Amino acid sequence: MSRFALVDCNNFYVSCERMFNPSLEGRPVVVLSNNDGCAVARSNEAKALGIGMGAPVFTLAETLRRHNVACFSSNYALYGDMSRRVILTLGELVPDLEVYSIDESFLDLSSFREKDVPGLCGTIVTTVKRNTGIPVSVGVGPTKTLSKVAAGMAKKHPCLGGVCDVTDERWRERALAATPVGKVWGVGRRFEKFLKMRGIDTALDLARADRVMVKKRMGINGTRLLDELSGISCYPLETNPPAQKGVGVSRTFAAGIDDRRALCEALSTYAERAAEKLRTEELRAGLMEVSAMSNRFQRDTFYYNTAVVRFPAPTSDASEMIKGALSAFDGIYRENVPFKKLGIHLRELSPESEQQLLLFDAVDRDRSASLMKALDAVNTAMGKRTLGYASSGLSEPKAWRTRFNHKSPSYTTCWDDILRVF
DNA sequence: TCTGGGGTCCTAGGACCC
DNA sequence: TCTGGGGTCCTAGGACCC
Repeated sequence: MSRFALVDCNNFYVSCERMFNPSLEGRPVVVLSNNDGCAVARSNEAKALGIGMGAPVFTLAETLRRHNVACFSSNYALYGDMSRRVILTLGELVPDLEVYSIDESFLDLSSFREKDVPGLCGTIVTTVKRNTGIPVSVGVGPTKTLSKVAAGMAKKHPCLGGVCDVTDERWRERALAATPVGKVWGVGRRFEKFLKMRGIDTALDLARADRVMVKKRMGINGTRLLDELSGISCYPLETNPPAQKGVGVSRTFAAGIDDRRALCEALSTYAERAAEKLRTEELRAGLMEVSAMSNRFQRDTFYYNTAVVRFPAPTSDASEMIKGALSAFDGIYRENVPFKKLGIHLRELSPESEQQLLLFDAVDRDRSASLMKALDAVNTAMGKRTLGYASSGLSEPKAWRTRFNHKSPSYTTCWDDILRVF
């Protein structure tokens, strides 16, 4: 029988902040989204105050002040590096690993003897904590979905020591009965509402629900979900993740912007960034979609539009991307609309190695490739945006700049920010 | 005043073809 | 008077994940 483990970092972003700032232990801590807009990670103390996932900061002002909650802007450099360290540690402990997200990895434990599993899981918890400072929960079960349920149990009940195994039928039933249906992997807000209306409140109810009804409303993933909850594995471990399908860069502005020049600067910056992402993945894009919207919370005046550009040949050249983005934006820009968010999405990605040559190409591909190589080399060696395009704006400060008013130092990725011990 | 970003997959419906 | 069926491809929208 298959056996999976899910290793889930506890309150990951908060744990990263605490690792370099131990005075945060025991204090309520939240980490905010871009623009310091929403709470996207909360310490247990913050959760206990009723601060919900994704809660807008302006609705929390009173709670944050009254309970002296520590707030941090997202520090992606720090979290990305800490995630890498956790994954490295896991890789030393188990052979088969699927990195599922920045703070979760699935492990295939099928090759381990049953009696060795508890010891291994305990070792994972202590080793990751010792090597990285990050506390993790480990859930074990015969399917990925059940290992997620188990990890939820491990997190909720500290008495379990961070590990919960639901391989055994009786434990599985208890865990499923204690898991609200909305917490099940694959059940989002809509499906939760639908299921609850039919009296399906827990994961156990769902496991026993009518298959036809679930198939009809939730599609093929619904029946897979029922199988997974019953111990029939539908999702194997993906050790070699499939190629990425798209690349996106989008940002919300702190306030609405109608100045065309500023908007073009922002869009140009996103195009540069998107092209850079492509190049690090050694990919090229055949198509770009530019999107622009006003404040989506003002429904009566809401404006949203997209425009698509097809490149003559797949490309990752920044200047081609910028030109494409700005010309597409021409078609969707509206005067006097306060734009709140612009974005660029690249699709139809293909590996650099599979490049098709055009018979009549307006772009000198060799020249472009060496220019991008030089650009990336400078920015890697000397810091992001040391070298960039004038169309992305030269003057500071920029009205469209994302707000990060509470950012901690990049302790592990920036020499100037390295922790000093006196 | 203030409410993120980056992804994936599935499905239904229309266009088109034979 | 009377007007099929099946397959493929594409896209938009909706659902989900962290």
